[in-house]
Amino acid sequence: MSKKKLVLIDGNSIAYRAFFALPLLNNDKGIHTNAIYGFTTMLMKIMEEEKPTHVLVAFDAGKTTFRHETFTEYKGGRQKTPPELSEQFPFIRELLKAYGISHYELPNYEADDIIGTLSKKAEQDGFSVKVISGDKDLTQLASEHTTVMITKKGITDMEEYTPEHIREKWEIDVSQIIDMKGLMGDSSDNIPGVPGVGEKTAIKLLKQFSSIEQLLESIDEVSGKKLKEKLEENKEQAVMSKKLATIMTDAPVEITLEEVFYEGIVDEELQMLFKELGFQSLLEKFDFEGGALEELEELSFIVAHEITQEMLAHPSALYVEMLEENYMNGKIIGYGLSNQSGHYFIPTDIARESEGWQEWLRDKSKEKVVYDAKKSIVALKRQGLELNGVSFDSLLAAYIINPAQNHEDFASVGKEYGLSCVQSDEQVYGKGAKQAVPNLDALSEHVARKASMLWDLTEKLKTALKENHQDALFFDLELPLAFILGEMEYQGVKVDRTRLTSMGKELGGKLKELEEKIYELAGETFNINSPKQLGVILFEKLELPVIKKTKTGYSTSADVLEKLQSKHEIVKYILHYRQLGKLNSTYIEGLLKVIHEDSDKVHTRFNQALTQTGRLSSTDPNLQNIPIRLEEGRKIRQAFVPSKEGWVIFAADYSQIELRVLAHISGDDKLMEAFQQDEDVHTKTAMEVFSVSKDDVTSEMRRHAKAVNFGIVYGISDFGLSQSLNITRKEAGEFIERYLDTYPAVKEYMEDIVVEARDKGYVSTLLNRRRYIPELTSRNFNLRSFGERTAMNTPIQGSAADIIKQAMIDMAKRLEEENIEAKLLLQVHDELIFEAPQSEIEKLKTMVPDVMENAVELNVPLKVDFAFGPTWYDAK
DNA sequence: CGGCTCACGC
DNA sequence: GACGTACGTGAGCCGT
Repeated sequence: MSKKKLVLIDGNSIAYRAFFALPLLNNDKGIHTNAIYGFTTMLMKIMEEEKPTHVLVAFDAGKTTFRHETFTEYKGGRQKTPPELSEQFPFIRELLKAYGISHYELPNYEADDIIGTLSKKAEQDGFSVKVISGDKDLTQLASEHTTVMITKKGITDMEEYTPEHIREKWEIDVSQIIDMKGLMGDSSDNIPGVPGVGEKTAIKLLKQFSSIEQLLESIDEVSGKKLKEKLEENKEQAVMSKKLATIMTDAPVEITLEEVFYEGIVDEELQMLFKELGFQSLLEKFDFEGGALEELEELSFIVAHEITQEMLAHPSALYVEMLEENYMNGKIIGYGLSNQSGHYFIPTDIARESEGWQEWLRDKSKEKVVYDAKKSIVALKRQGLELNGVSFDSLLAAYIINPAQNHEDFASVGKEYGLSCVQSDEQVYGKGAKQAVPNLDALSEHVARKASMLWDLTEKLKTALKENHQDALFFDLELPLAFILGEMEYQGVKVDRTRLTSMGKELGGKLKELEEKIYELAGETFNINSPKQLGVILFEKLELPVIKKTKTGYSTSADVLEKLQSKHEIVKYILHYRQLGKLNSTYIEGLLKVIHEDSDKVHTRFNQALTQTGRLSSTDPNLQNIPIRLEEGRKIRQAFVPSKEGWVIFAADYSQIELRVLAHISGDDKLMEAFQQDEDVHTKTAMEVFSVSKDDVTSEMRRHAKAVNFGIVYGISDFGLSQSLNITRKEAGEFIERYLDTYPAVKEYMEDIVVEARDKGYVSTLLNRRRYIPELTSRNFNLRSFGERTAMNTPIQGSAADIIKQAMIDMAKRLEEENIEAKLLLQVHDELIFEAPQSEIEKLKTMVPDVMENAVELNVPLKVDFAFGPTWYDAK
């Protein structure tokens, strides 16, 4: 028999936690549901992860408990439970019932005491126990057989407290937690403790005296006059506080462990409850027996056996359906079509045989609205079919309206706009290894539904774009750009396979040598690629000092290793091994894997609807992170070559585009001056910040100034800056302050934009791209700070993204107008990479900077540098 | 298969 | 004083 496992949940604590962690959600009947929702997600996660045999949720029963006899003010000063939360408790009990989970409460005792009592009992009966709560007090129950999970942030993110973890974290024994609490007190429970003693002091005292009782006996040995006095004055209070903080393990609990056996979910009840509460996402997530999900409204559609003229109406909604996400390799499995004549599913073989269909696709005058224009066009082009007349892309429109939404799945996008007649792709096709095309009936219905919903969605999106004044951003920027990106992807980049292979061989040899050297110095062989094994070697066997720890062990990151270089010879070999290993696995082997056999080209896909700032991203392969900073890595670029004989690679990049954007939007005189006079902005910043003349700027000063500029551009915090410069956080904070004093209008911009963002809920870029920042109203300091940095940074990064996108569109136009053969291949955030016949280089040398520099007009000039050569490496 | 750590670019 | 700190993609490891 498998081991018995008991999960004990502190019901009140989790409900409170969920209530305050989530915004006040309402269902359609006006009932608040946030605590119920949070409780449910927590429960789902726990049940899935722990798969317990027994479960109990304990609740507090009423206001007074035995603890009030000891201390009448216990839990005094606590705010009343908000009615918005109270009203949710009956539903939580219903939820538990539907889940087949028992709950229990005991007059005069708290949930803690029930949990404490049952956990001890269960331990004796051979259970392993998990306790779930939001209250750290419960950690006192941790033992060899009991793990206590405390919610960290939100409600599903938990920290596991085992006795070992407690020793590591607080450097005290589990048994001393109550002493710690007795000394510190707890303001939320109104436990007084000893005034002036916090966590730090409590731990220090306990390390010396081990318990409150022993401490009070040997009170003369306490160092620090003040502290001693306080302790003496509050002797009784400390002892009482400890008593209050102690969880009972022998409360008169009447429920038995047999009774809390987990029965399993009652599907119907849970489904009904979710429906009543309006938990759409959970209804889907849940694999209800029989799959009897919410019934979709009926849709009559036709599976086309031939293509008729009537079907080819316009405008039409066209959904090009593929199974694989990578449309460079995947196949089209059918088309959904929806227009005034009806809704259709068109199987690929029917489409392939129809001249009329292909002609219709090609016809510019036949308007089509699609979901993911670029994907549709490229996928068809790979089949030799042309798609023209795309007048709307609901993927891009939805992204523009709210980039934070997940746009992977069409059904979920529809749902956001109140449309729900399509199942999620995962429901229809499954996922992972189990992914497959279903039978024709299911497939055709799914795809026809998509086309139908696409039509309705388009109307809604057009309205929303207009309301937001984002029509221009969509019609003049993103949609035209999609066509250009499609061309770039289809075109691909030629890769010199032999070159890569030989670099790989060379790397392999060097890696072998390094590996042997490392094993020799370590005195044993191990997996250098495993941070865990490497940590053991460095910090246990070789006893190097531990500089940083991660959640799971020692950190072995590059910045840590750099600090250890002087301590042991092995470190530099490991750093080098890492560097070469990365090159080999990601850039040599990884790249070789995605080269198309027939053409020797790689065809990256640019995701145009993903980043929160408006930048593009690149996958399969990612060509936006090819090494450049270190020479060894930079050589990878030698493998990227023009696709034709006599052609060259031409690369043009914006110089300091983000800082120029910042100068523009802040209107800061000094910063604008730097660019108007085309000065080195980092040196200029160093001059201003350190108040020295140009000749007195040291390389150290410039490096610091550069890091601050970098930090401003990427919206990093003082902590981030301190990390990158290896200085203290305080110093980093001072740097930022001095920077802002130097550029007062920048400071003003930073302050104003946060206020504006809080008022409006979002920030905007130059071309009216939006990013909503709900974090700004968070009560959590970190989240709020993150929101503030986002508010400052997004207009800068996002506007830069707007500008280069505009430049790409202008560039494509110029290339076509002037009949230039050169082709745009890649965009890497602030640079454009072309391939071109040698004969066109002279022309490009003036045209490309001209177009890029004039994509938009700012209060400061934009500046573009360029270079060209036989490989990407040489275009520097 | 998913989470974690690490490393590359801007 | 704690909190956990730019955005992406991808590789390998490791526990499930």
